[in-house]
Amino acid sequence: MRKENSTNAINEQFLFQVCELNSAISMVSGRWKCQIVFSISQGYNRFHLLKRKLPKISEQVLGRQLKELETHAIIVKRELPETVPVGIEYVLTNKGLDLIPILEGLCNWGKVYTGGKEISVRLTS
Amino acid sequence: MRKENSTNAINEQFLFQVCELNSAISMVSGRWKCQIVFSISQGYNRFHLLKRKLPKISEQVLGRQLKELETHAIIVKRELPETVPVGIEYVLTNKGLDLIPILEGLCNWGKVYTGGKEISVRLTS
DNA sequence: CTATGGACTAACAATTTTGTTCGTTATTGC
DNA sequence: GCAATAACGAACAAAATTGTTAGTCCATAG
Repeated sequence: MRKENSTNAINEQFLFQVCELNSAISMVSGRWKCQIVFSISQGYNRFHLLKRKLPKISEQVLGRQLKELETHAIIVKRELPETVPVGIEYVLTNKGLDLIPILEGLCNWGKVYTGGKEISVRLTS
Repeated sequence: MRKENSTNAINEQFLFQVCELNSAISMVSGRWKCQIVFSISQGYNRFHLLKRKLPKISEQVLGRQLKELETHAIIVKRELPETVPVGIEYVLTNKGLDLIPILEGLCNWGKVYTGGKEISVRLTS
């Protein structure tokens, strides 16, 4: 799926070395990822709950996104005891928890500049 | 280039309505975008300066990314007076300036969790 | 015994993003 | 006159992401 030596992959690596910002961005960009993290933090922490919250996502895509978030150590799976069959819960790691305020900041930024059509520049002279 | 009625495009719109977070993310994700914004804020505010700072980017790709940042009103072009031929400078709008601290936060988050392999979860019980 | 809910995975196709090739305008340096 | 620098645009190709189809396993409800 990933070509190790494509220009694209090389450029990605290059950017990762320029600044951690770029690796951070790459972990949170993706169609559903941020929204999933946010939803988990709001208590929609199980597969079926997420499915209900985001009706347009397909189960397959949801599963994939969850797995990616797991490999980036933003969430972890946890088996719920006393459930038959074993229920599974998604929990934010510290890494994931620390991401929340940043996402809130981004969200706010988005709200302030909705539409984003008005251009304003602070004058320096 | 964009299919208006693809599932992908529809899902994108859906997410935009769920939360501004998603539109915010879509404005900053993209191979070079964040790094360009950051570099402009550091004073690499002209086409050739950016090219030199990010040697791996091609001129065409750079041009495209700059245009996208412009349509999102994160930067604006400005003609430098007293230059022949007209020199062009890129300036962060207020929207762009307000983005910087958020990007710094993300960058920091990236630095704290480098590698991102250690999984730690705060215990609630 | 069939249907339903929960939690997925693999393989493939559609769409989107990223990079490449070629070309433009205009000016200064040699 | 010829090359180089600055600042791009269009069209096309390669690669990556996103969505779809099909199917798994287990357990409880009816």
